[in-house]
Amino acid sequence: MRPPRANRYRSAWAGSLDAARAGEEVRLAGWVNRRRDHGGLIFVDLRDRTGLVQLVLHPETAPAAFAAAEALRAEHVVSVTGEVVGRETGKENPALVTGEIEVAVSALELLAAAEPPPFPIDDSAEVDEALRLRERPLDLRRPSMQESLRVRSAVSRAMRDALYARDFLEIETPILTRSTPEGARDYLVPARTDPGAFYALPQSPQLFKQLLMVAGYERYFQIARCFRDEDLRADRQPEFTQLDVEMSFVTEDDVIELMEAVMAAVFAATAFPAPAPPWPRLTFAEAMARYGSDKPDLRFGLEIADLGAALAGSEFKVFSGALASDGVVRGLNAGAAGLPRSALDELTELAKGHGAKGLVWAEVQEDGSWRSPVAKFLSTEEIAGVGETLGAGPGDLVLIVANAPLVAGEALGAVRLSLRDRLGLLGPEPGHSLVWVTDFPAFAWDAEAGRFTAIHHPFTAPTGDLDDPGSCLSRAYDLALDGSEIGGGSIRISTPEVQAKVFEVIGLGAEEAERRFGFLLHALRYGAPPHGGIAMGLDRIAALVAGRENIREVIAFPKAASGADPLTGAPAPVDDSQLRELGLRALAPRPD
RNA sequence: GGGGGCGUAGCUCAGUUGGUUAGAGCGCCGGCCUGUCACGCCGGAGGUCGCGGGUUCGAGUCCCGUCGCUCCCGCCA
Repeated sequence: MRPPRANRYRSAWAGSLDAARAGEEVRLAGWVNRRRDHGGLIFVDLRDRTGLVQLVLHPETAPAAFAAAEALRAEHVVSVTGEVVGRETGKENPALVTGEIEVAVSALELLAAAEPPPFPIDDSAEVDEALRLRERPLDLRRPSMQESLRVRSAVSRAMRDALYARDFLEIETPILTRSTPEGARDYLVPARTDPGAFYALPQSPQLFKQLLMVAGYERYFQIARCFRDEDLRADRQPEFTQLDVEMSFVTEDDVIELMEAVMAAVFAATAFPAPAPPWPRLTFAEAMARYGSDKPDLRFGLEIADLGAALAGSEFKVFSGALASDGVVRGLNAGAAGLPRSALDELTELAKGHGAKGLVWAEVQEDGSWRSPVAKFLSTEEIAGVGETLGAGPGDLVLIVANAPLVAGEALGAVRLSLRDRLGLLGPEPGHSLVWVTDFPAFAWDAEAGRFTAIHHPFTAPTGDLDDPGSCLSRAYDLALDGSEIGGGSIRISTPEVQAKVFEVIGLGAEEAERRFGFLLHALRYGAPPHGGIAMGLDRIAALVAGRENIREVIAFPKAASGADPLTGAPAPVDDSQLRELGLRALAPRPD
């Protein structure tokens, strides 16, 4: 790292010093990481953004600096002048990048004292997260957080560089915009200039980027903040960041290939050992059938197989009933699991939690027969057929679900992931998997609402007959990394007729569609190019690349799981005068 | 909205079957120390056992409620 231009306090970075600079006089500035006072000799580890260097203070050569150093405490801020000196043989510290040298201090200025920090500014303890978030400025001093935010910065830089190199324009879109309630709950901002009316914070720049395509910009991107007022998770914050991309005159392949190049650049920049593109593509139907997930983890096998053929004539009502009513019987071979009965019960509960009526288990015996609660209902041929389909031999555990295709898929998908963790199927060096999932269904029937809803969003181009919405697919694609969805996009609808028809399919009357999305329909009438794009979850990508368990670890100032910000205390009440100005009144006192 | 886990010193934790004055390491304060780098040695301070109620002769420990943090389901076009 190059030293910065000299300033009043510092001429060199602590972490940049090495034996080549021995004899040089430098000025350093930073925090006291640790002080070791030997009475007649004081060592101070000075920390700045780049690392640590040991300062040494001698009472004879620099009595004033020595006296000042006696009063130093952890996290005091100092500026020092001194000479870089090579350490004598045997006095080096191989654990320190700068361990070949130290700085013999001639002058020391205390820039700021510090109270003792409430937790150690290192990575030695797993400190309670509530405290960490309340004391975030101190938490962010810790090496692991510095590393996290460096990784995040490297991710967004690699994205920007890759897209600028391909003639993309970075364009900002509004944060104060219009509510389009169709997806998540909106965050609303009352409008002072129009009492009773509200702005909404964007759930994504979706419509604006489409309008930019209509406007002829052809290649747009933005690292955009998005807002969704829904409950949090380890991988969900109420405000989050996505790499938002849109292109004109493209097909699915163009967007996918572009994003493979961008993500490969991200992985290269962060030394993340991802496989090189192109990455495999599965249709949604395939992904659900083989892995029971629309974001499959391909780092391990345990594929799900269809047992319909092997069980076609079965007398067992659970199987025959499912097969007779457009359902499926699917199963997987958990291998020589040796799972205790309690684990099987837990897996059964897991499957039930995902809609299955139960989970059939069977252990294949030496002679090929099954030890299973359902063995007596199945013929020898059926048992043999299932074994053959699943490649299950003696000692293997077979797990089977019979239900509607999506339910059976999701239940077995959950069982598959649970087995991954229970059986340690990833191994010590699991590597990484990336996979595109394509050809999603376009619409899902919402029984409660009595209408179809768009599975991706209502601007996604459908394929098939819109008069039979349930059969339509969409030109959408998601990217999954190690079983996490990290991005998704689609080719969009670019004609007003199709867009209007899709609004109709999802039960949006022409009048309401005009009121909410009139500006889009209107723009589409003036010559919209075929266009499509994608949005990549920057927080999730940064967390996965940095090896962090949750996205709060790669966000400088995240919200807690309650949605509150422990640092600032937001959300917080406001003065009545502020409410009056906005034409608002609280319906009830805040319940405390 | 629902379910699980956690909450003891500034931090990380231990605390047996409900039983004497609630402990350890680190940190903090004072003293000593000229080659340490998690410096060392000696001494000291520091507790609303999250909060409220209950059971009991007696509660950190058992019960009920509640708050906070967290994970999951719902939700997230």
